[in-house]
Amino acid sequence: MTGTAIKNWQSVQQEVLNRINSRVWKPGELIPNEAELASEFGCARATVNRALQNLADSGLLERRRKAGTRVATHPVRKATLDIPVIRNEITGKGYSYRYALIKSETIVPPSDMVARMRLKPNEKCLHIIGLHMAHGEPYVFENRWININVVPDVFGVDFSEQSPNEWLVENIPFTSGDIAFSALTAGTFEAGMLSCKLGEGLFVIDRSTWKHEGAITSVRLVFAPGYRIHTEI
Amino acid sequence: MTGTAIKNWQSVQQEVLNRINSRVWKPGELIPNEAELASEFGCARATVNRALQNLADSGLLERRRKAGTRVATHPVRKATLDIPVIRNEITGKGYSYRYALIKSETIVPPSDMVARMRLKPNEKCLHIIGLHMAHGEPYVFENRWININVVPDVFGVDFSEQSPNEWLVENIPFTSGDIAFSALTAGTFEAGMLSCKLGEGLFVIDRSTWKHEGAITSVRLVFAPGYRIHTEI
DNA sequence: GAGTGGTCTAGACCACTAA
DNA sequence: TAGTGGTCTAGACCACTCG
Repeated sequence: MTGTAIKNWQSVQQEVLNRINSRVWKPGELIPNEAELASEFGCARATVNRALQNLADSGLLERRRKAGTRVATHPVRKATLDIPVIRNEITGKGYSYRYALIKSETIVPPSDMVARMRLKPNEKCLHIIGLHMAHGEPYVFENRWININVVPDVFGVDFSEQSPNEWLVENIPFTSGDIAFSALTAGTFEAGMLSCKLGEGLFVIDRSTWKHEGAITSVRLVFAPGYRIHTEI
Repeated sequence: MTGTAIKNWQSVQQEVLNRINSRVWKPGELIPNEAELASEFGCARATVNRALQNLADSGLLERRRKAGTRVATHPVRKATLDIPVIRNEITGKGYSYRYALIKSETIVPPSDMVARMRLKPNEKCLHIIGLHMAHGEPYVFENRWININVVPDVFGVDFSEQSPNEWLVENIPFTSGDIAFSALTAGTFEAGMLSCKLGEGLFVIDRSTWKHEGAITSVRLVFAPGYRIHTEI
């Protein structure tokens, strides 16, 4: 006997996981269809469906109508990262938070940024550079461009009080966005901002957000040495 | 009138998104309960539930029993990253793939690795260093420790033919794992492996996988300069 | 205690797609 | 064309938690 009753979708999922891990169902193999599993487990098909769909979302199963459900051979694992507001990320670690505005200007962005934000030629943007500090130490520096046509309200905001990161999150909802993680070699500018050595490897996040085809903002976050993002899989 | 009929959970989700983005429902605000929305949209409560649950998973709504559903004030955005097998990542970009085994030895790991994998003192591990190449160029180098007590089968494998990355994914299912992203400054070893300049900033992934409290493997992947991970949010 | 979301059920129909 | 997963429904009960 199984020992524990199978009555909810979590236990169905657990039982399916067990069969995958113990090789009862091998990679690439077809597993019984939802109706059969439902009758075996003594639950409704919808319950089995919920469990299998969840596992398919995590990449462990591959499902196709008519073809059935298979155990994935090369499971493409999915890692989910939380992207918090920087203030919360810092205070959440138990450090004090401080933000310093370094520069604020309204200028025409460099060509790579014009391309990325799909701006018109010679269209000006608000360019803001700021530094987030944890416990008085530089934590991450923020190099941001804001599309003033999409977000005209920015001119009424005092970004020496509140970082653009927070103001945008609270006030400008976005419909889509993209994010990239990479590494960068510290030049004189980065080293000066983060008070680290020249040539040090730094972690970088590039993020752009959009509101119905119009770029709201594009930002580069360069983190102080030692920063890491961690998650479970 | 809404124009489009609301009959399935996707359209319910879209309509809710619209109301959030257009500030009909403001951040922090309580939205109507599932039963009310169901009757407004003319669908079953389960359909509304599916839509709202999905939005709560993405961090846009906060739901609590009895307290109801609120629009998140500081939405903790979630980014989902695919972690493919390295061969597939490279061939998926249209490059040819090649793997070279650099070193394979059975030794006692350094103390930080003993701690991370929760090994017994003086317990030996299989230590494998290899290089994955794309289009003949170094792409990422893999520094891996494998727990031979949990995975005794590794001794029957020829890791000059198949990278441990692939072999483990195909043969050793894991029950949990963790992954971390960071940056590193290239030392002589890294620069030599990846044929890049000394002191260059490199992207790093550290990953460990577990099988019921026993560490299977712990690996550090150091990527060649220019590598980036990208995803939508 | 009462109101809310979380889930299960049994049945139904639909959408996709392999054969 | 037939078999599979995807989804909707109406109703029910439960679990949690706020007041």
